[in-house]
Amino acid sequence: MTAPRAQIARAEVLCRERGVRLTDQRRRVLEILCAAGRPVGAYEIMDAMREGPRVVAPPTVYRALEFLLEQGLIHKIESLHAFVGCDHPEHPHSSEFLICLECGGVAELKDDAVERSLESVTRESGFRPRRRVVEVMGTCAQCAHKEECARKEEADRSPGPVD
Amino acid sequence: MTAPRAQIARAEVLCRERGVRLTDQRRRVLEILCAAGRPVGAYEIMDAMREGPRVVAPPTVYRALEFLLEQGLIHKIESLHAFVGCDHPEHPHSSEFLICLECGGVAELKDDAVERSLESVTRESGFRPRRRVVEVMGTCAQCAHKEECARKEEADRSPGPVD
DNA sequence: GGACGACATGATATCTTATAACGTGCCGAC
DNA sequence: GTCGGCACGTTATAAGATATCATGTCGTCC
Repeated sequence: MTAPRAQIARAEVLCRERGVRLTDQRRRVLEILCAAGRPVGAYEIMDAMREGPRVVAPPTVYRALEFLLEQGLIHKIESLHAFVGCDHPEHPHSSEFLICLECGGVAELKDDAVERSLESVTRESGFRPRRRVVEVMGTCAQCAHKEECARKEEADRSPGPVD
Repeated sequence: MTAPRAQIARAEVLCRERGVRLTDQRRRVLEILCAAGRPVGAYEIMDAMREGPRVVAPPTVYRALEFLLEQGLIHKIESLHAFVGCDHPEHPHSSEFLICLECGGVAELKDDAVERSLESVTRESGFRPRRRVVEVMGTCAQCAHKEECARKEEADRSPGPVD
């Protein structure tokens, strides 16, 4: 993951280059997402914004999100109805996400093999792809490790038939 | 796509084999999905069920959907908040979907290359996958063809600089 | 500098999707 | 016959997203 600061700074530069405006509201939403470092729902973002100077309504948040999505500065995780800051917004792309069901963490992948195979299988069927959603739910390495340890401890305390 | 009839029949057999109950409500939901042959939202299903003998409330529909999902008889299309009948429910699986933004149609893929590459990239990072969501939005072959034709006609009527 | 237009935001209402919580009825096992 | 598990009914509400119209802000062109 990238440092939140750096992410905002890059966004500033990109927007200037592209001639689009990273307004206060939009920057605020991006900051919240980057600071969280995990998927955050639109209404949670809204709540976080209430902490700031003024109260905002859903459309405000969704408009900011729409802008950030268009600019490739954030991604939407469809299966969670939530959003995350993009790790490498420099070039437009779709990404693959690994979503941990235990800790709620999300890792953004960029894997050529996956993308190539998806590309080829879609084209084969005459399909013209525009946007890809690739989300794998499961258990991340950290949480898998923790589980492992817990199970081992359990076994040590009461040795016997396992599972 | 498989004939709706056949899909229901297979579901009957599978449920019997597995010792689970394909009740009237559940069969009805499955029928509606299979007959539609396209993604259908939960509330649309509910409306369709109102045509039948009795009125149903959202929880009823969602419970039936949950059961059918567990049994692998249907899939959820996350990016559409909608459900489709599964083309080959015999063996449990995740699938890839091609979603046409023009006609709303959905094709279910089962591509080894995509699955293998996803599998390997997730395992590499120590991630233990449980469920995959792979959805490609774009234009299907049919709609792409139609568009092509329309554009050609346009060009014929008013020949000049294109786009 | 004032009028205009484009874009961004504010505010209210509403729609869509999904689930919580609790009650009732059916049916098989013991 | 009663007990327990499962499916379904019912009501309410949470959570996510958008439509609509009003207001504000800012640069540009005259």
